[in-house]
Amino acid sequence: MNSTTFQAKVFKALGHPLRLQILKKLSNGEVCVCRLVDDTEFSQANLSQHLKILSNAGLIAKRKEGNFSHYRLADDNIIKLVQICEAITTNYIKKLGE
Amino acid sequence: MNSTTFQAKVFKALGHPLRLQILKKLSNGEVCVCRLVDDTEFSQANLSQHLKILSNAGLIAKRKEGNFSHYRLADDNIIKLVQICEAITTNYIKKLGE
DNA sequence: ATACTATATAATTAAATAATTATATAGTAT
DNA sequence: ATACTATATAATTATTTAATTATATAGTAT
Repeated sequence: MNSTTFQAKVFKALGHPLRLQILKKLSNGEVCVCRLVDDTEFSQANLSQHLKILSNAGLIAKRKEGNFSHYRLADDNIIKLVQICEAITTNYIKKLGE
Repeated sequence: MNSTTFQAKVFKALGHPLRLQILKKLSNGEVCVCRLVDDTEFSQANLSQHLKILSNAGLIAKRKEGNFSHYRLADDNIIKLVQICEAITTNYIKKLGE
């Protein structure tokens, strides 16, 4: 897999509303899966699969403690990525209005 | 469409090797579709469809001149996005090696 | 041990995306 | 006008992704 393909995989992992929502929730630090299950409208199984996708893309890391799993962002740059995307979409909406 | 969904759409548009390749080619300024057709291994029709996807996500803008179409990045932040993604993937690969 | 809890995985089905092929459009050249 | 060129669109088929449902795993509690 060349580097562009790998980067595309990262973006693809980011390209789903639930996964982006998860990353935003992790932006202030580690979160337990149990909280994600409560806070999102998605089923436990579905959530778990999305966590796997984020994990495979190298975006999150897991820490297991007894029965509970805690995920955190794997890299500080991920927040920047989301912030820049926010800027782009804000700009785009602004331009549409002009 | 809420803002997270819109952002996910942007990331989804970035999440394909050909589309990412196109954006990188546009990073130094406007490029003619005719050059993209020559420079990539993808068919003209396929390329055109991917340009449409990037355009719908607000990532590129078109300028038509006679028979030719020229595309450019719609926002300077897009390059930053790609650069940060590069940093993330580099980090990830480095961590795997440790 | 059994029962329970949290999370992960597997199997299935539904929906979305991608590539190919064919065709349309809109401009240029003769 | 016809022929040609560049790009876009539409239709089809193949492939991938997503959600649901059911089940497995691995830990905790009794």
